[in-house]
Amino acid sequence: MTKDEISDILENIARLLELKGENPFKIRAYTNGARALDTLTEDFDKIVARDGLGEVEGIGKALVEKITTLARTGKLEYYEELREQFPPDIFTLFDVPGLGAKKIKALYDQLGVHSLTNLERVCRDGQVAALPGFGAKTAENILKGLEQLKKSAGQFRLGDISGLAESLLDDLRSHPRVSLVQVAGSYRRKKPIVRDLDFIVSTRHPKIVLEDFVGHHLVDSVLAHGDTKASVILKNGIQCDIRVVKSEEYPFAVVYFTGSKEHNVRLRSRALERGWSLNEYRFSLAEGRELKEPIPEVYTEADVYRALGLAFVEPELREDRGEIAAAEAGELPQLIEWQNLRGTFHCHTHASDGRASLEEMAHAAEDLGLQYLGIADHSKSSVQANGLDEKRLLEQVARIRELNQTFDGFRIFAGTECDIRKDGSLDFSDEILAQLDYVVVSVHAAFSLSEVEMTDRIIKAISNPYVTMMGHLTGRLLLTREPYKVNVPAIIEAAAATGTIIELNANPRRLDMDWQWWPLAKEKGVRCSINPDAHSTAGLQDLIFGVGSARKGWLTRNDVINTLPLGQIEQELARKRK
DNA sequence: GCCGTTTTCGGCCCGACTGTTTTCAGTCG
Repeated sequence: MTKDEISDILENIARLLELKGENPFKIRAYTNGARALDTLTEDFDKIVARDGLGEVEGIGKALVEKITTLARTGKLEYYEELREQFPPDIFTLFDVPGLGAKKIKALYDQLGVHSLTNLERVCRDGQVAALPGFGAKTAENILKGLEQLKKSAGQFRLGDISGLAESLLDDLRSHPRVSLVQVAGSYRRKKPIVRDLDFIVSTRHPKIVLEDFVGHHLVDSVLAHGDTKASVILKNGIQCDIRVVKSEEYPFAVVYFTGSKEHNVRLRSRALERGWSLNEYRFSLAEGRELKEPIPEVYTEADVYRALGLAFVEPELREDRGEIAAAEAGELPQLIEWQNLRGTFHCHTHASDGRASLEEMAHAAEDLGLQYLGIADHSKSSVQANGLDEKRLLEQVARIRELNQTFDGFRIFAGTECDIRKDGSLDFSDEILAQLDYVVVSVHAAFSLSEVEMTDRIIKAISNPYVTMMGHLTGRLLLTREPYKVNVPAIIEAAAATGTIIELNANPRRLDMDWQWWPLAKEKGVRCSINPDAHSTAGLQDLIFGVGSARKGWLTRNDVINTLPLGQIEQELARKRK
């Protein structure tokens, strides 16, 4: 059984224990165990093979045994026994906003509710309202939650809501009663998928600000509206929370609501070591603790970190992936910034499935302040995308060479997004590839190979000396298509061994390779190229999402080849061929 | 169930809002 499957089972155990009303800390131990598995960077199978699970923080003796049993046999008696006590689809009820374990248990015990369908029925026919501890409002809210669940499944791509988030941010910023405002949460941490938007506002007029916010023209419905916070659903279906604080509380609230939860837990325990309690408002004396150091003055977010003996941690890094230790040691990376980009690769034109001409794409890139643009139209196997054959490709190369004569301080690099065929061979011969400035290779068909076959296929492709970089490594389309099965660490190893660059596809539907893998790639010495996979001039602006993911993956400008200026980038592209 | 320079027992983050209650439980983040 794989690591991900086992992690899901630990989550399920936690929920079943919740339904049984078990000790909350025991429940948390299972949740923590699942998370510990999710964040492993070393090969899970290898850890199991060498009995190394016990060294992982959050996995103790009992979990080692259960995880090992699952990994080796695919079964766990303890889990089976728990599962038998509840109907199999009871897990779906946890997805309904407003429903937790206690209510689900009451609904199940007293009304036999075990699925979304019969939950809806008992809400409508008045049975829920009649239960002790429930009422008409609760029934109504559950129905609303069911509606919300059907509508959006509650998840949004970062790129799809950034326009909305920035416009709300602008409106709050220009509100006459608002002094400071920050968008926090997973949006600020640049997670590829976000569930909601969080705004933190400092003001002396909380009532007015909250009233104006819930009345904003983008708001569809109001979930909660109190003295210091409000929750609304926006017209596109995303939930949006706003917290209003005093200016002296603002830095604490921003830290707290930027998260992640795990990062915050680390910060709080550091505070406790000093005898302070940390919450979303302030440092205070921790009850029953000895005050080791006086509580310092805090005016900014950086002050909060400084007080805890830490360098400022960029929001993208706040995922409890070693950033606290690095901040303590003063070893946090200087993360790449948008302004560091000097050019980009993997862009399409109307020769294949893009919408703009070579000239239009080049001008758009120049307007963004870039010095070069790498074209990579599809190759002949991608018939659906009007892929280029050898003749059309070489014509395009000639056209690019001509165009380059007309530029001053700007250059187009001629390339291709060459299909990796099912057997790992490429769509063009080495003789053709040798005439290009660079080559991206990607998988566009035969997604359903086994993990071993897919991994071998890709490694064979990137072993070709003319292949400069690997495009969208897992083929995922966020919220639409699962990644194909591939052994990412093995590809990273192969990329390191062959000197192949791995693309960070900046298209917000892809963001592939995922941020979680970049620290490993960096450690192995694999370099990154942030590419927009642009199919129009506007698509070039997706680079900003790529920069966000690169930052989240701890990358600096030195890790990303397209921060190199014209004059140096050519050598980087030629390096592998030599 | 996990963890440990307060170390093998006894902690484990905590505040806001809602709805159902007459002082609090459940949920959420």
